Amino acid sequence: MKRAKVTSGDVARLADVSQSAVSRSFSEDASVSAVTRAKVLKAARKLGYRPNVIARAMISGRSRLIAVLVAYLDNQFYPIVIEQLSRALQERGFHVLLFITDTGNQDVVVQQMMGYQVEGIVMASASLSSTLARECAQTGIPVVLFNRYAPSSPASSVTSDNIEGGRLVARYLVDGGHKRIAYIAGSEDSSTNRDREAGFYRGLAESSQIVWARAVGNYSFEGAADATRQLCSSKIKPDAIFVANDHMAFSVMDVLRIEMKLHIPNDISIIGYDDVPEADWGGYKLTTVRQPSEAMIDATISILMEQIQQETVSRRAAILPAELIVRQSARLPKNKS
Amino acid sequence: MKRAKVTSGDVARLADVSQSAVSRSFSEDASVSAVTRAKVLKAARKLGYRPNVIARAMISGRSRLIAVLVAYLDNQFYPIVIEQLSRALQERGFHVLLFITDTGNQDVVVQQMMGYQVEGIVMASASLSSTLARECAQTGIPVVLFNRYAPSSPASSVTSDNIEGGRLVARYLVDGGHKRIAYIAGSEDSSTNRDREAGFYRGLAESSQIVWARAVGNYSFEGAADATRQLCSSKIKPDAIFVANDHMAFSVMDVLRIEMKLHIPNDISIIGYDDVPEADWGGYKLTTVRQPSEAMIDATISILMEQIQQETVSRRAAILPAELIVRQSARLPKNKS
DNA sequence: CAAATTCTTGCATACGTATTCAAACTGTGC
DNA sequence: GCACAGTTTGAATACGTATGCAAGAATTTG
Repeated sequence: MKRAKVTSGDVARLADVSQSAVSRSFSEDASVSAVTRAKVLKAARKLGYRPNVIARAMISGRSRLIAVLVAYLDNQFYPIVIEQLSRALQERGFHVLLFITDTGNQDVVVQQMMGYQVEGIVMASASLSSTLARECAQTGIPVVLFNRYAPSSPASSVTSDNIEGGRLVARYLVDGGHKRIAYIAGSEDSSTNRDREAGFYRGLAESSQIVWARAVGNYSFEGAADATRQLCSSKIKPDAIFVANDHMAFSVMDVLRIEMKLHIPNDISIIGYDDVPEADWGGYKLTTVRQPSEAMIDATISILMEQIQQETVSRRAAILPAELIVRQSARLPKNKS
Repeated sequence: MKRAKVTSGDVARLADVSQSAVSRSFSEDASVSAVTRAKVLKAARKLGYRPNVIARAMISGRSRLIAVLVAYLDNQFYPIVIEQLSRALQERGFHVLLFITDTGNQDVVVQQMMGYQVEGIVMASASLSSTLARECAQTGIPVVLFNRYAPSSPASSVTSDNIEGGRLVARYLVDGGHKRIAYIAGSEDSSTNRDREAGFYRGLAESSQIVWARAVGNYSFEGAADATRQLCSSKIKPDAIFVANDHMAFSVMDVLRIEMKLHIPNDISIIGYDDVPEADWGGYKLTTVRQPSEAMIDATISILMEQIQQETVSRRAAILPAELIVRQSARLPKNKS
């Protein structure tokens, strides 16, 4: 089977108009009479013509492409974000060009993105390389850091209020009467971890407590398991653990229940962060902090659209409210009202 | 900040060569002397030049874009596939253009894909519309149905051996001494469900059993919960359920354990299909059939690359072996060896 | 009804690259 | 020094569309 491309010229010939007329007929706000447009659209339908986005991108400089950069998809927070983001962009005539990358070859990936003339970049689970920061500043492509931020870079960011989220957790655990409260960190160089941890500590301090123990799970399933074993290696164990995200919290709960034979929440309380779908599953019923993913997507879209529209990049930071979702993995606060 | 595009012409001027020379320097197998290429690359680096993929796509007809069409990402099988697929394509210089769609507006999406001049299409969790089938046959773009197939269409397909997988489950449950074996179907019009169910029934028949009850979960979390309630509404309940995929199986287990107060696998055995990461989580330890996702990705890639290379589409169907992964959600077979 | 104004339309060009073609250059063997 | 093959190079062109421009058509205004 051979590729039979049909171009605007072909349509023009059939409709007996100029190629310009065809082009204009497919542009929303162009100067074409109703009858001409009708003729063109009819001919186009007959030939199965669709404007070539590539050619359009060439001349107009608008590729309608948004690069989404992601490191892993095994934390369920990100697939859901990608789905919602892609849906929202599609509605606006944009599309998602997906890049998976470890932090290592990020520079190469950046080059590739630029090659595709993307009109915007969303970095959803990778930290911002200095190269990218520079490049994006140079070229004027808007960049949104999703669920992370980098104060020194010109990139915009969208996050939940991680500080307040961490604080909510601290208060809840204190109110629950816990005395040996531990923390399992994500990646220590991530802004999410920094803020959640800072807010958590601040919340503890407000009740004159300090963190009883701390370990690092690096946002990975295995890392969290190791961190848990480390925290619970001695005889006297924590009576509550705040885990920096849900993905790790599941692993923590598994280790506690299976290896340590502990009962949750009677022996130990667990609180996570994100509120991914699995948190509501019967096997976990994880008390957690909900990130408002819809609001975060909306903010991302509006930042992108605005900056693409007015062809200028400026740094904006959206911080959206987080909310504690109470389920069954943490002891309820003592009646205190 | 303004967009400062640097073109091959700019590089040519700086390197004091022709634009052609620049183009050739960035093409692997082109006629350029080593010294010229060196000059060009040096100038390019200095200016931060990268070939414009859009322009290249224009002239050469190769967009290096593969459309991936997906309906939902909440079944974790798909995010993982997308990650692996994207990685593999990136290594080969291709990139994933992501399309999220319900079956409704699929035709629109197809038009959009064509507009981007994609070189291949992977349909990963949506059924093939007749429009797409026709279009793809017309234009000669290779289409791979991932984890599904449509015998009448010209599209290639990659699946696991769903029939054999279903049979493995039947045999395992029979060997486990189960007497009231039920089935919870996915979407009844999906090829995966058809095959898994057919294989399952065949397996049962081989041991002179038939399915004891059946309900439909439509591959959704809530659908599976309802199906479970339906199957277990009367006093006499099934003693085993084969659920058409893992995603539903988790929901089934939740309902059985929480609402029905049943113990798995003592009271009832559950077997799923896919072997998503959550199947190995402590809260479920789901016995399931593993789909060889790496092998399926490999097959997809090789079908695409081959057909793109030789610029011809032909229908190929890869069926890869499935394997039963024994965990703890189903009673072990009685010692029979 | 003529003049002024707004709408439509086609021509020509531009976008940034790959590629064909012929010319220029290189080196080889006689 | 010459004919030859092989290699390297630049000029020109093509890809499919959008758009500035000017001319023509249609409409409004006085």
